Amino acid sequence: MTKKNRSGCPIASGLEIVGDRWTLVILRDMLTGKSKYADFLDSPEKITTNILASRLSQMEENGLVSRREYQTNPKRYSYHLTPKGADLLPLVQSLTRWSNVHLSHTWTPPAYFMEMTPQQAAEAGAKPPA
Amino acid sequence: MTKKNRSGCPIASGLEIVGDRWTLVILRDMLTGKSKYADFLDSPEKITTNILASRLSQMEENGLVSRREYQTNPKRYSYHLTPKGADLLPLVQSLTRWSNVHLSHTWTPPAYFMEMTPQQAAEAGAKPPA
DNA sequence: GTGAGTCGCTTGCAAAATGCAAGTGACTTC
DNA sequence: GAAGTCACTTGCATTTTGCAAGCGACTCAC
Repeated sequence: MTKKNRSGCPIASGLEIVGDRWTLVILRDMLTGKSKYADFLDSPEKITTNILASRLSQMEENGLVSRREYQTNPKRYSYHLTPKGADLLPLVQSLTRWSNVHLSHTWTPPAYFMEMTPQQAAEAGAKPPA
Repeated sequence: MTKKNRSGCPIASGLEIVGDRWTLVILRDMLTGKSKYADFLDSPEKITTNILASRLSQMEENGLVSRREYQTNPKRYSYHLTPKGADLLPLVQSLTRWSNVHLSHTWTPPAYFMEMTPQQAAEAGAKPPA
């Protein structure tokens, strides 16, 4: 996330938002229904707390997620995909398909995940935490 | 490219290969017919020489590109997409589509680019430099 | 009602990646 | 033979990442 707007190229510009090691794995978690801080920490990739916090705030800045206070006292927030964030689903599905073909030892996700539409993902993301 | 294989998740694993700011822009250039070192340096994003060199060798390690000596004395190499690399085309197209919808000031690529297939890309990548 | 535990972060610091500029070797061209 | 070009490499400053510990605001057990 260093130098911004190197060019008007959609690939270079898009990578400024999703071109790092963590953003899309958090997005994956949201696509599969996770919404709270502890949920994201639980994932097998073991993201550290500082990176998670900084990625979540960047994602919010970039309009991919919205934060909702789901309890006061103490204040707790849950994170949900915006339509802009949910629209990254096809990208995530492309990456998944590529990895499943070309990288050994990657697990294939459930069919519902590969067949989901961004609309469905946005609706799931808009739901209050279970 | 720090810690490898955080999990068997296809998304996390795929990001270890393409989850950085430069790999996909070099790939984009190859998809549009570039193959030589100087060609890549020419792109509007102005990648620096050290990063380009390190990305190209990583991409070779990861099997996305192959290097071909196109002249001896002095030895010069051109870089070409392998089928594995060309198969990233749908991912690049997804990212392009997303950026065009959600990021202002991104230019839309020519139609042929969005309609290309990985097979066509691999053939173009396999061609000797023009 | 106090001491341990949980949750969602923040802080400090070391290690790695990135960016910039300059340099280098093997030529080609004037 | 001096000046360029091409494909890198090297050195060093800056930025990002990763790890571990800390911290405030609670809840819950006893």
